[in-house]
Amino acid sequence: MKPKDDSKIEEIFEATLQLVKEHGLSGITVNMIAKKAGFATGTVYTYFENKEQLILKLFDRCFSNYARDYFAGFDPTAPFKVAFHTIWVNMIRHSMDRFSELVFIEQCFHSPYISEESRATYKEVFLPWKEMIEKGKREGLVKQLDVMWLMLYVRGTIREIVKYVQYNQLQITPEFIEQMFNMCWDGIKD
Amino acid sequence: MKPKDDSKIEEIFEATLQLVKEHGLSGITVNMIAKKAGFATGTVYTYFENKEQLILKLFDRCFSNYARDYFAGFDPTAPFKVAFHTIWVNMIRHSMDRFSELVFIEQCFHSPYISEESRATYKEVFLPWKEMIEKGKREGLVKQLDVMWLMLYVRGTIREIVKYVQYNQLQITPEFIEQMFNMCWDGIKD
Amino acid sequence: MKPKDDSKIEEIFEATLQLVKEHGLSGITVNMIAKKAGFATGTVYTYFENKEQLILKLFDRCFSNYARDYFAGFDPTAPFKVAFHTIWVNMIRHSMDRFSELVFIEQCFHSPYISEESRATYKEVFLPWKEMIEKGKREGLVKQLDVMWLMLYVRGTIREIVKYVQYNQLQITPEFIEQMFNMCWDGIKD
Amino acid sequence: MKPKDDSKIEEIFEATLQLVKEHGLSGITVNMIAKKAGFATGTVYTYFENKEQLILKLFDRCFSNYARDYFAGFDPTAPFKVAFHTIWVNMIRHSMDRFSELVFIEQCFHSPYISEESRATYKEVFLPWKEMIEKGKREGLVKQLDVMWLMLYVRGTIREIVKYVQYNQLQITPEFIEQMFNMCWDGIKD
DNA sequence: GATGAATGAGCCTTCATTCAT
DNA sequence: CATGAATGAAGGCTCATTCAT
Repeated sequence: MKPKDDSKIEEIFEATLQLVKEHGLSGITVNMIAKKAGFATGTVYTYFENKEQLILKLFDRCFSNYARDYFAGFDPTAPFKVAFHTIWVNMIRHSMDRFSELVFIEQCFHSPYISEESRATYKEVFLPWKEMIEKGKREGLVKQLDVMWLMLYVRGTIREIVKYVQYNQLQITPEFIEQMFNMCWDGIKD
Repeated sequence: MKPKDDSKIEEIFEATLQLVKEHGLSGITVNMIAKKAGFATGTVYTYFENKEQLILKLFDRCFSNYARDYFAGFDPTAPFKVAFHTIWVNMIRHSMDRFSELVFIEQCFHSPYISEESRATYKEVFLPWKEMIEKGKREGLVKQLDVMWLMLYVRGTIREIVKYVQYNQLQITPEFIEQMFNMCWDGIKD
Repeated sequence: MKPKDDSKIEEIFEATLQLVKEHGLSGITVNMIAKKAGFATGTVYTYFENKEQLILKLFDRCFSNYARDYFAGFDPTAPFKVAFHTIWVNMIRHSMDRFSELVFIEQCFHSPYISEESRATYKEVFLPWKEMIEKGKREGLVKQLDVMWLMLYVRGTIREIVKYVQYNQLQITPEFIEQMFNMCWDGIKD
Repeated sequence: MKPKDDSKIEEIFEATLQLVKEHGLSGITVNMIAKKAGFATGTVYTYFENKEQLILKLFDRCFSNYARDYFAGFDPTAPFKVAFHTIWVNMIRHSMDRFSELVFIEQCFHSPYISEESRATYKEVFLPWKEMIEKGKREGLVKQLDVMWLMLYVRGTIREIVKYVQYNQLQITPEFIEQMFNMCWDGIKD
C-alpha cells in the first residue's frame, strides 16, 4: 500500500506559493499547481477537498509560520528597546526569507477566499506585540499615540523595504538592517 | 471603437474600482462590471478592446490621478520640510479619497495584467519626489541613506495607515494627519 | 437584440428526452444535449441554471403533460364504465404518443434528481382518478379492494403494454386498444 | 483474475444492489461500492475486469435468480390454473423478497450497460412460461389474444403492486396475495 | 491478494468574446 | 450604438482504472 504522503502537501504548498508570486492569486489554476508540484491534477484532490480549502490551509500555514518566527527569542522582561529590536529583526528576516508567503497572504486578503473571521484571527496573533508596545508607551519610550498607529507604522515600513529588496533582488547586510531599524525607531520613539 | 459617450468609460471605470475593492481582481467578470455600470455586457466592448485593455487603461488612469494629486501645490523652491509636508499630505489625502484606486493598483501589481514595462513607468513618475528628497539629503536634513529607502519608508507608512482607516471606517482629523506626519518625519530626519 | 428564444427550451427538452430514451439518464451529458439540440454547450446555461434544474424542469413538464392528457374529455357525471374507458384510453394514448416522456419520468424516479417532495406531488395529480374509482367501488361495479391496488393494476397493465409496443415498434389498432381495455376491465370489475 | 475468496463477489453484489436502490444506477461509483462492501477500491478490480463487467455479471446473476425462483415447484402437467397460480405466486414473492434485484434489472435496461443481445436472452428464459399460457389458450381457459399481451399484463400487474408495497413499506398477507391473484386472473381468463 | 494513493480523461460549469437583432 | 443571447475554450472537480507497496 502506498500511504498518503504528507510531504506532498508541502510540495503543493510550495508550488502554490511560487505560482502566486509569479502570476498572482487570480492567475493560477489547480492544474498549474499540480504540474509545478510534479503530479497529476487529481492528486491535489487527495490532499485537499477543493481549491478553496487548499488556499485556506496554506493561508493558515503561512500565518502560523509568521507568528512562530515573529516571537522567536522574544523575552517580554527584557528592556523595551531590546525586545522591540528582537521582534523587528524577526519580522524583517521572516519577510525576506519567506517572501512568497508574504505575497500570498497579501493576495488572499483581497480575494473571495478569506472571510472576515479569518481576518479577525489575524489580529489576535499580534496581541503580545501590541502589549509590548503599550508597555513602551507607559514607560514614556514611544510616542503617546494610539498603539495601533505605531504598529501599522512598523509593519508598513518593513513591508515596503522587503518588497523592494525582493523585486530588485538585492543582497542585504546586517548593517542595512540596523539602518532601517534606526529609521523606524526614530519614528516611534518619543 | 469610436465612443460617442465618454461618460460611459467613467462609469465602467468606477464600477470596476468598486467591484475590485469588494471582490478582488480575481473575483470580477466583465458581466459584473457591465451590470454594475448599468448597461449590457457587449457595450463594454465598444469602449474597450477586451478585458485586459480595460484593466490596463484603468491602471493608467489611476496612476495618472495619483501623480496629479501627488504634486498638487508642490513648490520645488520651498524649504525642504515644507515641500515634504505638502507632498506627504497630498499622498495621504489622495490615498484616503481614492482608496479604491489604491487597492486596484496594488491588486494589479500581482496580476497577469501588469507587465514589467508598466512597473518601470511607475517609477518614473516619482522622479521629482526622489530629487526633492535627494536635495534634503544634500542639505543634511534627512538621514544619509540611499534615497530609495527613505521613499519606501514614507510610502509604507502611509499605505498601512490608510488601509487601517478605510477597513475600520474611521474618521480622521487634521490633527491625526499631523501626528502621523511627525512620526514619519522623525524617522527620516537626521 | 436577440431575445431569449423560448423555443430553445423545447428543443433542449426534446433532445434530452430522445437521449434519455436511447442512453438512459446515466448516459447523457450536457454536451450531448446541446449537440443534439443543435447549439453550443454554454447555451444550455442561458436557459437552465444547471443540469439538475434542466432535468427537474423537464420532469415537471412531462408530468403536466401527463395530467393534461389524462383527463381530456373526462366527464365525472358520466356512467362509471364510460368515464373509466375515457381515462384508460387517454392513458394508453398518451403513453404511446409520448413514450420518451414516460421513460424519462421512470428514470427520474430512481435518480438523485427527484426528491421525496416531487414524489408526493406526483400522487396528488391522480386524485380525481382515485375518486372516480372509489365511486365505481361504492356503486359495486369494481372489486371491493383498496382503491390503490386497482389503480396500480391499471397503471401496470398499461405501462408494460406500451413498453412492449414501443420497443418492438409495433403498430396498434383501435381494436387492439379495446382488447387490452377489456382485459383490464375484466380484472377490476366485480 | 483468480479470486480466492468467492464470498467477496457476493458482498460486492449486495453492496451494489443496495446502492442502486438508494441512489440509482447513475448515482453510484466503484468507490462507493467498495466502501459499502467493506474493502478497498482496488479489490473490486481483482474480482471484476471493470465496472461494466461488474454490472453485467450482477445483471446475469439477478436474472438467473429470477428464473430459478420463477419456476420453483412448477409442474407443467398440473391443471392450468394451478400451474399459473404457482408461477404467479413465485413471481410476486421473488419480486418482494428481492426487490433490490428487480430495481437493478429495470435500471439496467435503460442504461448503456445492457446491449440488445442481453435483452434477447432475457426473453428466452420465459419460454416455458409462454408455452404454459399458450396451452391455457388452446384449452380455452384464457383470452384469445397474442400470448405476449397476456404475459405483459401479468408482469405489469405484479411489478406495480410490488413497487407500491416496497416504497410504502407495507406488510402483506397471503390473503392479499390471493386478492391480487384473483384480479389478475379475472383479467386473463376467458 | 489487499490496499488506497496516483492518474488523467471527461464532465459540469463559467466567462471572455462575438454577433444577430 | 446598445443589447444580451450564443459560443466554445478553459477551469474545477469526479471517478474509473492502474500500480506501487
